[in-house]
Amino acid sequence: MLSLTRKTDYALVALAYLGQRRTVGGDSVSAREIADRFDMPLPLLMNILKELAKARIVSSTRGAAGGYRLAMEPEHVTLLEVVTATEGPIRLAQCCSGLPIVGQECRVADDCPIRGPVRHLHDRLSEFMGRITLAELMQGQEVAAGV
Amino acid sequence: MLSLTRKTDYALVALAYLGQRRTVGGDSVSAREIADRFDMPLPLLMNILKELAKARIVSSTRGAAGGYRLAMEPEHVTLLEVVTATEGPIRLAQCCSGLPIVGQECRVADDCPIRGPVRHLHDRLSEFMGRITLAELMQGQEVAAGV
DNA sequence: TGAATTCGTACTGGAATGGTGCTATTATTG
DNA sequence: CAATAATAGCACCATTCCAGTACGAATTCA
Repeated sequence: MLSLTRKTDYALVALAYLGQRRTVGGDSVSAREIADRFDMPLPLLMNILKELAKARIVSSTRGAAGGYRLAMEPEHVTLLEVVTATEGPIRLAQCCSGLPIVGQECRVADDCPIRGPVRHLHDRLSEFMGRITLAELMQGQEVAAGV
Repeated sequence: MLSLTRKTDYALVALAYLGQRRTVGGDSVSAREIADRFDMPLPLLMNILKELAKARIVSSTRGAAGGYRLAMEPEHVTLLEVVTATEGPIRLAQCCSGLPIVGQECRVADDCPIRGPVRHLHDRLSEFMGRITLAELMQGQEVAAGV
């Protein structure tokens, strides 16, 4: 349906909170605190934060008083990275990703009259999302123009 | 997963074919012909064309020698219209559509720190897709810049 | 030791997607 | 008029994906 998943929504909210609470070097914030603050289901948020940690967007410390913090300055976290971490690589259509197609091949395949343009569209969209930063999302400022 | 559905893929291919075969005033092209030409599942394509007809993107004539043709010049068919017809209204996040939210409300709701920016993002995306035309997709030319 | 936390992995219910089937209606053709 | 070819409008099914849950292990601090 061309939408972001709720996981990405939660991820963005959590990241915005982390960025606001303290920047890169600061204290850790526990998943529980974030979940309480925004009324998110805790186990789900934990899964999401794990994925963000795997993608090196946040860094984590275990144990009591542990938690998460941004691994980068908000200016360097892009929407593309976040979406990729929570939803996997984006692909406007199956044929867009350079990666091997796992499921069934596109039936239209090499005869496809719109493959080129759709790929181009996909590239523009990726590039656009790669230019949106967490800092912009946090500040509520106008996002950069141009896809 | 931020992707177009396969229905939209098929729709675009079919529309490009219709536009190429003959423009607005011309003969009808049957669903069967398109399905054969691109090796698509016929019943599915028929459903898709029905939806496109409901959205007034194509017009149809019944009966033998009937079929579909573009209801508008390719320059006036936008990607947004096609996607909306096949997938329903786009919404980057639930809170983006002005429409009433059907399922469960967003739990973050009015406390959401990123709602504003995400809505703005959504608007930009819609506007962008509203500027991509079928003519551009057919010609394989560079799509218009700017989201 | 115990409490609080992340890590890894696996599972589940519900919704959406991809695809099919059937019947009615409309139009052309012989 | 009858047969055929096509769309229209349903209703339906299977599989996949999403959202959320569960649980045990590892880690850190008090």
